[in-house]
Amino acid sequence: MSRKKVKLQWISNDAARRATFKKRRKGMIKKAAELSTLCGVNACLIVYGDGEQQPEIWPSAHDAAIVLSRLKRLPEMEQIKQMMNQEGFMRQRHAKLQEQVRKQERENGELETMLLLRHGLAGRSMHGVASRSQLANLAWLIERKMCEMRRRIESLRRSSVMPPPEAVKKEVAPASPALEAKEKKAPEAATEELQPQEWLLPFFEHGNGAWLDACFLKN
Amino acid sequence: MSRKKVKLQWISNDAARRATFKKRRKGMIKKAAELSTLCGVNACLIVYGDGEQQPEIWPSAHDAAIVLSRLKRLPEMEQIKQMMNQEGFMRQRHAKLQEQVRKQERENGELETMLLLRHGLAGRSMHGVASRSQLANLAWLIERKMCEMRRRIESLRRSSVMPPPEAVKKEVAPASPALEAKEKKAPEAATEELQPQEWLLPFFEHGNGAWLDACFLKN
DNA sequence: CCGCCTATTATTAGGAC
DNA sequence: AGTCCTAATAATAGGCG
Repeated sequence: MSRKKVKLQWISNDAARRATFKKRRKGMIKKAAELSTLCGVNACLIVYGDGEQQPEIWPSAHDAAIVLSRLKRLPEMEQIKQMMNQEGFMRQRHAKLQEQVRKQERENGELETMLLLRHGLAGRSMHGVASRSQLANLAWLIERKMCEMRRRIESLRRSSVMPPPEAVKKEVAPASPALEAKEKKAPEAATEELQPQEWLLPFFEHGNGAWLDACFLKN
Repeated sequence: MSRKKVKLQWISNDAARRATFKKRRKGMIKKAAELSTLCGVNACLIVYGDGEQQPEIWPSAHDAAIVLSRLKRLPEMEQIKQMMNQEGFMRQRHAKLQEQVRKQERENGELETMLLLRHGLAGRSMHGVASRSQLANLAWLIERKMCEMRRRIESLRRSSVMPPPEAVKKEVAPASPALEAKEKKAPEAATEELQPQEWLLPFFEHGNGAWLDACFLKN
């Protein structure tokens, strides 16, 4: 600003920093007062001094409190709404993608399982009660395949194009808390459902060979 | 600043004010950022736009909330002290003005009451126990006059020149919490004392005619 | 640390488009 | 209203006492 153009970085020299701080804080407060006067706007400025416990408050602690209460009065009402507006659209889109992903997953799952059964268990009979070791092996193979698929699905999710925040306007009104909650919970639940060991194994415990045939081997 | 030195007052022209506001707010935020960077201090800036519901917040709503919470954390212990530091001088001055006002009020009160009694009750005897209706009427007249006076006093108070915030430095150290509290309470108490119905009527209930003569009719 | 000074940079008012 | 321009004012870094 003066004899030398100053670099915009922390002034390491202690005395110089303190001097600059005092000058500039004074200047800032003057600017704030001018802005407030010239344009008749409400504003407040809080500057913590270098190491000072008490900040300098403009225009006064009292007026600042008024401004701040006004800011705090609409925190949940507007700020959350704002957040919802920004994330709601994304969430909705995410839920839709999730739905597509699950659908595809089911299709792929059926196809892969079918192929796996065809290749891995060709000629072996699934009728009656199969041996536990054979079925455990099958479960592991299926699980492995599904893990691969889940990795691919996650990759697809990550690479899916998200709408930039600027493009998100207030068009999307939140319908009801219950609905929001349901939509919010959906993506997580989708992942939880896909633990193969959890839902596959029971079928191997009770002799579901006929059912497996009906489901996977019909083609 | 530029082609013309601007007067420090509300810009009446709408477009000019908005333009100035935009430029200066931008400048302020830049200054704030510079100050924060150069001196490594914590600060926040909140500026309500002209008519905007949502203020512009620097550095961000979140960071501002942090700064504000820090301000709120030491609420009664330090903030009151701070308020006292900034407003104490003004309060003191206000209390002095208040004292002058009360003194003048007493003088005016005596004078006006005397005139009222001279004009409204000329020739009627105030000795002995006057009729309740006559005294109630007198009380009402006195009350009305004092209401007028209080209005005038309020007007004087409002028009009294307050010292600008810039002139108030940290020269005034708070002496003790008790003393501060007393000085803070004084201005309000002064107004409360001036309810005529409260303190006038008792005199009409117990036959104070002689006292009234002594007080108001001696001239 | 504080105030004062001044060369220099930064901000901005007013206009033009 | 928004952008660019420019003259003019305002802010201030670095010295000095």
